[in-house]
Amino acid sequence: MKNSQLYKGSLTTIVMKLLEENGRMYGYEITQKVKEITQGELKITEGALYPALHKLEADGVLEVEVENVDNRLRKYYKLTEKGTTETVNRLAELEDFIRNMQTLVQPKITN
Amino acid sequence: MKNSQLYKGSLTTIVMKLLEENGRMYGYEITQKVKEITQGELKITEGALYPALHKLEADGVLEVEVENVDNRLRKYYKLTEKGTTETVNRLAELEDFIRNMQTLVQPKITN
DNA sequence: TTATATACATAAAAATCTTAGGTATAAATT
DNA sequence: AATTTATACCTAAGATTTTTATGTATATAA
Repeated sequence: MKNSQLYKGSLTTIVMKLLEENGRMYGYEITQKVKEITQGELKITEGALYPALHKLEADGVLEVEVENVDNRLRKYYKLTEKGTTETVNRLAELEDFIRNMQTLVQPKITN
Repeated sequence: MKNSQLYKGSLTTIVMKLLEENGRMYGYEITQKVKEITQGELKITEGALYPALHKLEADGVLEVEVENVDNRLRKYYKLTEKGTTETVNRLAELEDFIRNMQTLVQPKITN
């Protein structure tokens, strides 16, 4: 996704958080939601998203419900119980990460 | 580095920022400094760091000065002019990244 | 004397993402 | 009517980055 490589490694955390917040979402919806929230700054590519969703499903983090809407296929994903627990951990890690990065980058306070 | 995969993609940004701040550093020193700043939370592995330093040098972002201290080799790295410019961009990207991640993760404010 | 700390390095494998396609339907535009 | 855009899924080759596992060598601490 996007130009900055800082987002590498954050895709699954983003997906899990969105599902925690919204109950269930389908892939395309996730790409649109992220674009909307970040005002176009972050664009999740489908080539990254779909394999990631499949892996999370295979790992028992997500479960899928296939539906047919307007003659088009939709695969709704939601967190499993395991996934919900994992999400809590992930968000704690994200907070630590952000805190650490801010500490590393923070200009020194001059006295 | 570390367990959390969120740090993937942030290594070069961290290195560049530290060099901007400290003028010049050698590899081992960088690993220790990061450990110190993050209070042991983030450990940069040498298997990731040394290839990254070599790549930054090859890309003209860093230049190296080899010195012999206490009969041990040290390779001091510092930012080139190009590297200094790059660092400014990187730090701006990092700020955007952190801001976006916070927006994504931030619990909705209920009215 | 053995382990730990310092200081560099590489190479195979794993993980993740980009890029570049592909299929198909519905709606909007020309 | 025809073409483009939006919706909705998918994969596969290649690039990049990191992990894991080593390797070398000196100095210091236990």
